[in-house]
Amino acid sequence: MDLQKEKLLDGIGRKILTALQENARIPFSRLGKRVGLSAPAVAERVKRLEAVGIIKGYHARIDPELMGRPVTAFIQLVTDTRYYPAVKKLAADLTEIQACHHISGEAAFMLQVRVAEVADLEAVVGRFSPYGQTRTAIVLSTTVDKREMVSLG
Amino acid sequence: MDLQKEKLLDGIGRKILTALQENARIPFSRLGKRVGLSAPAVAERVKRLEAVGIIKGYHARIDPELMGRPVTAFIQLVTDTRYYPAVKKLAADLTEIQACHHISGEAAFMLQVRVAEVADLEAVVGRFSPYGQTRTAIVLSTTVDKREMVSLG
DNA sequence: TCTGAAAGTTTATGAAT
DNA sequence: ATTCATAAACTTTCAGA
Repeated sequence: MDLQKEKLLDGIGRKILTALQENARIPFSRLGKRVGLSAPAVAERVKRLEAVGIIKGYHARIDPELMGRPVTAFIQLVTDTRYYPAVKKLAADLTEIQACHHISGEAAFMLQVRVAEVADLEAVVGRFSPYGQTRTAIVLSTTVDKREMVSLG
Repeated sequence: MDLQKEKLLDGIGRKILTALQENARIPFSRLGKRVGLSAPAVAERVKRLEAVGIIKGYHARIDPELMGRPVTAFIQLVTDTRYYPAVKKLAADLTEIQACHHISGEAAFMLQVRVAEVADLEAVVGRFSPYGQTRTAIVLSTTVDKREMVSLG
């Protein structure tokens, strides 16, 4: 399983991953030309990259602003160990929560939130404040967003 | 442009977006069956969703752990207005930086970082510390990650 | 991994709603 | 203006090598 992985991540494999991160819908025929392989060969490679779990999925990226969710914020939560399960469950259940990380440091959780208006943050914060102290930072602008790009140095 | 947008986001449009967020490589024929349209009709819809900018792209999701970048961290940077341009440029240039947000509150920037080892964080922090005071939180576990899913309530 | 053929998908066209 | 049905072009998949 690990030997396979090594073989898959040669120059061609990394080129394949780079191309599919840029455009998940590129036809195998064009992808093959780009990486120097025939279409069936590249299809086989991609299937194996999926099988070993390196490629976890293919997703359309939607503009959140056009979908009516323009506001992003981070909420940090200082809380006690006994509330961890409840916090995790709440984060999983709320559609406004984009990500929930358990982190080192004073705050136990870092939540990433997306809402329609700044005012909506109040309601989200209100759901977590019973478990501890919250600190909210509203995102004013995002200058870098490579989160779906894993760099393949 | 805005009237078009409204039409595109009817029940069928939202179903299309949901399906493409789950699986960007679903064939139009199957997508059509799922949303109750013929393959050419659904292809036409998708093309228009791309044209108005609602669909911004299609991307393969890669497992960062299997690619040798298992460590995520958040770095907050308390800094002065005059350093903003330099910080933004540095964040854009470093491959370790996944996201750079300008935020409200004491810290001006929230950086999301991905590295191979905890020790590598030191080097990244070192690049930003000339501009101000940093506060680093290492991600111990991620319990929710819906960042690429825009909820279409 | 490749070539070549079979199956399936996308795209273009013209008609129907 | 949008959708559908059909056909042509292309892509994927399955052989055999």
